[in-house]
Amino acid sequence: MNDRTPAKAVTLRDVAAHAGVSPRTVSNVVNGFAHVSPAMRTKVQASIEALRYRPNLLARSLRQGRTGHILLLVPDLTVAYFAELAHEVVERAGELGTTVMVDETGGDAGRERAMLDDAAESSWVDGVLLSSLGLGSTDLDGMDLAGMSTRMPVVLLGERTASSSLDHVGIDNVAAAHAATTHLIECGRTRVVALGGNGGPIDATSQLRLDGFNRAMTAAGLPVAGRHVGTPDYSRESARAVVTDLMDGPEPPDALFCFSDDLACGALRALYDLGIRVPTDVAVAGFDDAGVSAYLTPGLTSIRQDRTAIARSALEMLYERKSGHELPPRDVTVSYELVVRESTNGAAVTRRS
Amino acid sequence: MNDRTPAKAVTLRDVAAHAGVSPRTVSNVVNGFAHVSPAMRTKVQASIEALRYRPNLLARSLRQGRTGHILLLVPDLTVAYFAELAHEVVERAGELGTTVMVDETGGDAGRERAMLDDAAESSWVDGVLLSSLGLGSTDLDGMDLAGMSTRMPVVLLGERTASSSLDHVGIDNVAAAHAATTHLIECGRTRVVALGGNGGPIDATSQLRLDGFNRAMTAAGLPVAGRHVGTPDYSRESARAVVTDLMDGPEPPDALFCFSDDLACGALRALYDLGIRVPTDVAVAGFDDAGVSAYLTPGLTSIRQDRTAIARSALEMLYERKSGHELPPRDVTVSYELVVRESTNGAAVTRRS
DNA sequence: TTGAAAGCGCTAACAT
DNA sequence: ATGTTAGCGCTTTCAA
Repeated sequence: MNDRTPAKAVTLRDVAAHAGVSPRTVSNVVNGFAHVSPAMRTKVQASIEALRYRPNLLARSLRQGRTGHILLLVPDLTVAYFAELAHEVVERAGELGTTVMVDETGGDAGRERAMLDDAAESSWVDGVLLSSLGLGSTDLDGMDLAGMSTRMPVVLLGERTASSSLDHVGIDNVAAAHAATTHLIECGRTRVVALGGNGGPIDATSQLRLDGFNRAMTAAGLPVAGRHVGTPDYSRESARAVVTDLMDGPEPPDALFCFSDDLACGALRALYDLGIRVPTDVAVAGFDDAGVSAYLTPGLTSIRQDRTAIARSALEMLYERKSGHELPPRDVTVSYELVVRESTNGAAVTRRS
Repeated sequence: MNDRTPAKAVTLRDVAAHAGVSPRTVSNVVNGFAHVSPAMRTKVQASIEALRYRPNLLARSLRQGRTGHILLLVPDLTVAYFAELAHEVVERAGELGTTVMVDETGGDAGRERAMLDDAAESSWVDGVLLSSLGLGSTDLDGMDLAGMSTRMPVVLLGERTASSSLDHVGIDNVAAAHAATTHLIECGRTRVVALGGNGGPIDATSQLRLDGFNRAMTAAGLPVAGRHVGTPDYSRESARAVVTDLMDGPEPPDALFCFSDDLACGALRALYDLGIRVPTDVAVAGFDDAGVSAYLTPGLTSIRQDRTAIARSALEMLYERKSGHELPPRDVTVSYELVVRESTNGAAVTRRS
């Protein structure tokens, strides 16, 4: 009655009292159930408006056991690919009335595992989407994933980890890398070098891309020995440093296939600083087709994954698993596309010569 | 007792029963309260481990009225600045044990308002961080913000909207734009053009940056009339198109001050395609210092906001307001820095000549 | 220091 | 078609 009542929330019972009906009826109206007489419905609606009632979603979730939230785990949002993936997930989830909690793993397998474990028990989310670079099959084996995934739906985004018992969606990394490499070879390059994946135990994604690279090279009768150079991480800076060294070496490459656009970006910068022309002297291809890649100079040839399909499929799988309990782990493969720009075909640079 | 019991969650009562104590005692142990005898504590701990008990955070939040979640609203995660801001917020929040829900507004004032309204009632989050371009002072006036902000703490990130009754944290956009413009002028440029802000009702941030630009130009005795060119949006593509036209016009600029790095990136690309040298013919400065900007060719001069401080202050203000109810709206100003690279000083390009 | 019991606000059996 | 009621799992007065 007092306008300055200290912010006591209006509850469903208050509405029921105001309308002179039972909580049950109010609930029915709020949730749009059938079997409510029009008269009742309007009366209750009026009370809802009058009291400015808003259902407490926390309470509803506690009762129903589902929250309408999912957790997205990515290594690092400052990496364009993951930001763009997050964007896509947020958009698709929004269409489904689901909101997305985002957390960063730093790409560290231990942290990924810990955060997954945590999420599995957390009751905050209906499921988890994990985009992982670092989590190789070895790590997955070590986890009690079977037990976890029965309680909490988990979908792996991006990398294919054969041994996993989790759902997975991504592109065929081997084929995509094969396509990019073949493109470089068809541009007349012979001393192609693959760039990416940390020097030590290589992550699953890099391994697959390296496989594709090796196959394409071998198929073309080119040697693969010493044709892969690791980077300490996936940063632009590491690529820049590595490429600077590489071009100073005994047998400098005439093409670079980078396992991400960030790496390619660092490579382009290194070549620019060395006064090496792209693609005239060295052709460069990347992976992921970050938004900025078309605007680099020269524009970067890259592999574009169908991120929309990744996000959409992942969410579908999540909610399917939430219902049908005992599905076997599924693998969804979405399409990719080789986007050719100046960094490999020379169109933009011939303009200058 | 049966290993295949269908995933019934272990509750606090189960632990209590197992340990032969009351729920109260278990709760005390879980929450690390004092006044629990060591013997009791170890006994309860043992039961917790034995049953692999995990507290239901949903129930806890329902009871306590706080969730440990915040909502971050940004226009678009594919824009590097917002992704990097989100990264910073997620990191800082993580240090506080808070998780971040992310949603995208598309920069649309209507959507921003709707999502704020929604969040204010939602009980899912302890507060909202809103990073807004589109929400000008006009829109804020139209909202019932006073009423909202008493229920739900809201902190505005990035732009200063004078009329707002909400907390705000950001840099001094006028001073920063002034600094960037002055830098261009000191590089000997006279036909400087400011680029950004949609053509119609300009957003608050762009307006402030434009003010700083105008002041610097005027202070240097340079004309400001016709020296601002709007872009349809903040995309690289719009800048590219606008700059292409601009350079074809009657009095082409010899410097561009872009209101974001994305715009600058599009501008650089347009100049590259036109065969115009940067910075020899045209100097370019951006705003936000996106991670990629140092790797563009030439490297982009830009204004770097202290994003860490923005995130940290915003979270502090949020939780202060959650406790002390009746604080007046506060304005926190964090530092910025002009990062000079080749796009304005020519260092990298002289290498080529 | 620990126990008993009352809710937080909602939904869904069960009853009418 | 609507009312009654028992919880979801937790915290937290109030007692002891």
